[in-house]
Amino acid sequence: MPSPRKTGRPLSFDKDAVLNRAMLLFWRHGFEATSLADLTAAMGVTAPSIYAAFGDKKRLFLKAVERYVGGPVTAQSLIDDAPTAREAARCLLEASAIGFTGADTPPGCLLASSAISCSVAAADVQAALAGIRRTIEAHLRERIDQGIAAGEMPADTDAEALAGHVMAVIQGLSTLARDGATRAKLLRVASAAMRAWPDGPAD
Amino acid sequence: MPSPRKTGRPLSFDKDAVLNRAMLLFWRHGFEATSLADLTAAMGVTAPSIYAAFGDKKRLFLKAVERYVGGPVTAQSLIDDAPTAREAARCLLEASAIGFTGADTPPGCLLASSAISCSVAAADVQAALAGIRRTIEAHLRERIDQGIAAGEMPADTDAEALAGHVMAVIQGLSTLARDGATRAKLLRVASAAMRAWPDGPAD
DNA sequence: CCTGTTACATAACAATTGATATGAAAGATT
DNA sequence: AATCTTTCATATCAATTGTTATGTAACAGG
Repeated sequence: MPSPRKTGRPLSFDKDAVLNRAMLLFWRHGFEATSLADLTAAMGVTAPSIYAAFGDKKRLFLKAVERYVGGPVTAQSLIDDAPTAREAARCLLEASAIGFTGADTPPGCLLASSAISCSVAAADVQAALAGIRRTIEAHLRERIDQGIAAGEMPADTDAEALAGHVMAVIQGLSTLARDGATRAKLLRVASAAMRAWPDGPAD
Repeated sequence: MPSPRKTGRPLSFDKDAVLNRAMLLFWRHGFEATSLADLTAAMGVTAPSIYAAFGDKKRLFLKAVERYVGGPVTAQSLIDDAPTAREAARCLLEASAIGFTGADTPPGCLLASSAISCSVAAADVQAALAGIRRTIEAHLRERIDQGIAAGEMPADTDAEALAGHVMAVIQGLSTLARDGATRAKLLRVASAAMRAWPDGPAD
């Protein structure tokens, strides 16, 4: 960004705070089910201001997604900072169980629920989320491959299936949370899923 | 039903075949993203005929769901017919992996993808699907409890977490299929998930 | 051949969808 | 204070949403 602001009428709202409210709405109701009327009501900003500040609805959604995945602790950082591939998977699952049952956030995962099924007009945003999911899965898979190479797990371990399993459970945790499951249950499910890991029990 | 038909102009379309096309549309695009215009085009039936034959859009969707879950082999029957709880879980996962990657059906699961996120106006159909999911999970959980009582698994087995894990993986398999995963991969993921089961390896 | 009943196609309904045109207002710079 | 740039609020746009009124057509029973 060249300069924060120079001339003209200043923005009357906090752009980040407003984007955060939009994210919460998309998180709860998904991309297509969230209307501009819903957004203007929740954001406290009129439609023309939204379009001036964020572009059209798709761009606003994608920026909300960026905000969602771009927090201080990301899936990538969790994977990278874990001492072993197994710990990476465990942290990922635990963080999901906790993040999907926040007290002041919608249940479930924005990436897993906001654009699962949509019209052909929104196929591109669906594909964008699918790309993020695949990127996380590929990253985890690489971490597993490293673990195999490091001797953490048997050489014949199916890294792709293992990464896919973790991703599948995360998606499923999102739906369970959305269906009303408690954080305690999600943590137990995550723990049960970790029993699928090669070498030893859950904890 | 008292009688199949008595008087008046007969239906010009096969009700079951038309409902099947509606189901496929809902399966692929979900409840809210499937418009009446989409339905009339795919079903080859005008809107008034749809309303006369099936009621409004919600009732049509719920009948499509009935058709989806009411096939010859249901989740319930898979669970009941399995010799052990472990086999019930394995069959459920395998059938999901296969059913979510059919050549002439949309990828994923209708129950898992067609009403994950929706507007408040469709909260009831969302709740209806959640109820079906919970029913399946409860049924599996009971089967696991029976297995524990029969000595198939350790007495301290967490049946709820185990059932939740299977359900979570099924939901996740749906998303993986939707994101383009092949049947072979889904089967390997299902196999990996079964390693979480108490007692012994996958197969 | 009537008559009653049902389903048909056409057209239209109010409401909502995402997205703008328009002119007034607010601040910085000169 | 005059000017410039940007944002504001109001109103509105065409298009689509789910749904239905209306008149005609098709079949069964008398």
